[in-house]
Amino acid sequence: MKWSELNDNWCPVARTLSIVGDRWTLLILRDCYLGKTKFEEFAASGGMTRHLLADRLKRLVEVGVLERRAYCTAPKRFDYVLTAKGEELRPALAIMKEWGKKHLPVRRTAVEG
Amino acid sequence: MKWSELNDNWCPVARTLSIVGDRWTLLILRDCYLGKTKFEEFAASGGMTRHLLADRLKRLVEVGVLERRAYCTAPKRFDYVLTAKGEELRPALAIMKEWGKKHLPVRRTAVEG
DNA sequence: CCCCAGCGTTTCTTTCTGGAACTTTCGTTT
DNA sequence: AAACGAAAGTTCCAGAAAGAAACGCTGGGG
Repeated sequence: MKWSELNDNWCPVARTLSIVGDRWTLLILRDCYLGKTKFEEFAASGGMTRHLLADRLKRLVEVGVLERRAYCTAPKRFDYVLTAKGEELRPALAIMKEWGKKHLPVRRTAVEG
Repeated sequence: MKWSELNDNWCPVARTLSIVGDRWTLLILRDCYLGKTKFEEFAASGGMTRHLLADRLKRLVEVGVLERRAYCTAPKRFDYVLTAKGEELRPALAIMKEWGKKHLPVRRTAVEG
């Protein structure tokens, strides 16, 4: 089986991963949950290259996890907002957040308190 | 930021994804939750190549999500079982499973009763 | 007109992935 | 005893994807 065929896999987990299972998509969703909507906001988030960001956003819009809205017509500007479908993945990210906090403390001797 | 630096990211989601955020790792975990333990079982699961499987298993053991046990000494055989740490990611997969079932129906008129 | 901000696209190089054969270690068959 | 087969990886190479950074386009301001 190739990755590109996962979307027809018998397993619903595999089908979900065919959308969000790559290296950057869940990180984009995290930014969405944090309230980011604009291309430059995602780009500034220190994540992937603009190239990949554009690609992933397009894909997320295609599958209906995000919606691309024109928030400004004069200088055609778009932002990306979560759909209901996209919101439903939030709990999965929340679990990963708790898991990371619990099991993966930052190694750099941080000055947390 | 490069992918390899995510493990020190300020965001716990990013740190979690530095481990499970690649194309195949969550699929391996799914197999674990389904009760698979042996290399050949994972390999037969129609997932990645043996090359990647070996790599991902090694990584999951390194970070303590799986444990590599010798289940047979004579012809040195190993299997991989979930640790408590690994079990704690199960809910995230469960959410993805429900999400996939709800939003990504299989297109081939499947008979999964 | 030139510069700036916002939103991508293009180009080039490096790294990763996919597929299959190969290795190693025993246990079994002939 | 040599061949065979299973389990668990490793190695090799071509092709796909990712990374870096500059370029393109649109409209506003000075």
